[in-house]
Amino acid sequence: MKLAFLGTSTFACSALVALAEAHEIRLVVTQPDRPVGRHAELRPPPIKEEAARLGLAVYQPERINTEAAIDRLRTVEPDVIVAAAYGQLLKPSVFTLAPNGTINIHASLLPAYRGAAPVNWAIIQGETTTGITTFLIDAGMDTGEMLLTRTLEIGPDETAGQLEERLARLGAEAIVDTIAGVTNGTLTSHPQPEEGVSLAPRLSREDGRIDWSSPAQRIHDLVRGTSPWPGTWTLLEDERVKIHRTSLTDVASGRIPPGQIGLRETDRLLVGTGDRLIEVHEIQREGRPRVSGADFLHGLHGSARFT
RNA sequence: CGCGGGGUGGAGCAAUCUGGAAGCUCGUCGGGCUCAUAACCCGGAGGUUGCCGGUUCGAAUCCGGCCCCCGCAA
Repeated sequence: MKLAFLGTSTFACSALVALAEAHEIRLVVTQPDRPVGRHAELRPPPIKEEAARLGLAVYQPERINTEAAIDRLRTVEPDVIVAAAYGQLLKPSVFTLAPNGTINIHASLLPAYRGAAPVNWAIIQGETTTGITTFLIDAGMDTGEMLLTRTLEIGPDETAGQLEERLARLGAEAIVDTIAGVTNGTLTSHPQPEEGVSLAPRLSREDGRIDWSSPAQRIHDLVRGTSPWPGTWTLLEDERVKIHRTSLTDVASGRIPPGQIGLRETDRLLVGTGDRLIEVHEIQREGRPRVSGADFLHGLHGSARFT
């Protein structure tokens, strides 16, 4: 099949590689290079570099829904368009352009977690199962008819970054199978269930603020679900401190109030929550590299309570 | 030139504003206590305070330049 691929982040890379083996990818569409980092250096999206390795043509329109961009897509005469973590909503004139439509690889079991950050939100909400859904893009946000689903167990300490990596590989398999199924007629689409809809909007840094009065499990899920980005943070006096990695304990907080650091003599950074103590393994103060819980305690002089 | 914090014995930090004998919590080495110990007590080793230059009787501290790390914003 001749196809066009729309994608931007690393999540889409596995799929691009897998598709390139089985099909003729005539054009890779990705976001323009963006200024990133402390000095705002221009950086190409991961998909652009992957496409370069594969020797594929790359197109980086500022907006995909313009006539110029649509013309460019049309000239490659794709049989089907595949989209994965592209970053722009498609107008009908784009997703109906190819005879077989536009298939999206979404990292959740639709209709749950529609939106930009399904992997993060699944973990934050404490899910133990998630998966991949391929579906035909329509005018809504991840609302199109479903083609194929694959499920995956979420590990109890797994981070969003780790889970996304596994989902990317699963997504690559799923999209290859989906296209095969659509091509030979063994796979047909069906509407999403009306029950079980939920949204997974893009995360902001504010979403990473820790509420120490929550149960330890919820805090742990937030830390995992926002790792590596945007991460969680809390206040120590007026200083912003990032919490990178935690684990649960079965010790009740008891007299230790939420956010309070307890049991310092053990060299473990144990913090009170709404129910049990939570252990912090990696933590980072403003302007400093991340350190272990023990090292953090060694350098701690004044206050010993997070808020 | 987007805003800002930081580089101090092996680790994490203090002292920097208000120049004047480099400190704390650990680690490490030796000794002691103990049935024993990751606990406790005593003692020791280990630093050209990121690099270069300047000011000064004297610089971790003040001034200038360079290198590296990080937070925010995007």
